[in-house]
Amino acid sequence: MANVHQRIRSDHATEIAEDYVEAIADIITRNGQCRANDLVRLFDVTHATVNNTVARLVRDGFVTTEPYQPLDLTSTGKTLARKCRERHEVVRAFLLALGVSDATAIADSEGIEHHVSQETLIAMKQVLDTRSLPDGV
Amino acid sequence: MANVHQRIRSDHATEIAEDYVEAIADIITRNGQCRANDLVRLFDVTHATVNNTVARLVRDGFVTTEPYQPLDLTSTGKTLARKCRERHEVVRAFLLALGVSDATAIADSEGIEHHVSQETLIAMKQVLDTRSLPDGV
DNA sequence: CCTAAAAGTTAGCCTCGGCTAAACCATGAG
DNA sequence: CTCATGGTTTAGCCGAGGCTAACTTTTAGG
Repeated sequence: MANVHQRIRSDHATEIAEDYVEAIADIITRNGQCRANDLVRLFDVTHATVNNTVARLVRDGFVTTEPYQPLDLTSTGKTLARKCRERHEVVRAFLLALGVSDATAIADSEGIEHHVSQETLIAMKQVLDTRSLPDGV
Repeated sequence: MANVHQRIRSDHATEIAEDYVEAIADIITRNGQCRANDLVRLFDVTHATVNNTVARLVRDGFVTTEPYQPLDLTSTGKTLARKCRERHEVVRAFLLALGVSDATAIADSEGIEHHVSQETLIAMKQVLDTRSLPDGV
């Protein structure tokens, strides 16, 4: 009864790590490299905040940095990014299939993705694979 | 592009407020009253933590307390509790309809509920109303 | 080649949501 | 009536994730 709540609370730090790692991977894909400033713009926080967070990511083995150089993901970081990106995609596609607007699908998936278990993810994928919900509903 | 992320971050405090308010309402319904100790047991945190959090809830106008007395919800608190409970229920029922296990539906809905917009909630309700997903899938 | 602007870093502060430890109140049993 | 016990409160600590302000490094223009 209690552990459910514990999990939710401790997950918060992980969520931000996931958001950053996912973003870094995306930006590298798009631009060839990712600089701290790109994250500043994306998340709309200050340089100092990005620095703090990136320092934690380095500490936790997801990212490598060198002074005044672009950020890089470790292989652990890349794996996490891939997992997050896929999960994020599934959730967004699922919400769209549910029939909500693009904007809502984007906004909600951003928050929901971190709380979707493997089992739920598979269930969502199944729905996406076997039928389009929107006209079926 | 940026505001999406802003929202996610500032929501964290709200999530905990919502969890507490929802829990307090549930406990009052079940036991006739809610004491700090009930929350200690439910969330598996210390008295001190419950005290801190409840102090914020009082500050924010959701709860009233008197020394050594049970907690009470303000009308704002009751309204919020009702909204949260309903949303939580819809999400859990929806996940069950998706075909995941009871345990997963309980665990995931706990995390997901805070990130479901009104639009998505309505879409979920529509699915629940118009058909049972499980055998339809 | 030098300097202004942009990018990055550092120091110091805040709140939130946790914790431990210690004190305080209330009550039921002896 | 006293006192053990359990509920409650208070004080003081921590890490995460924000901030501002001041500084340094890099880079691009003239």
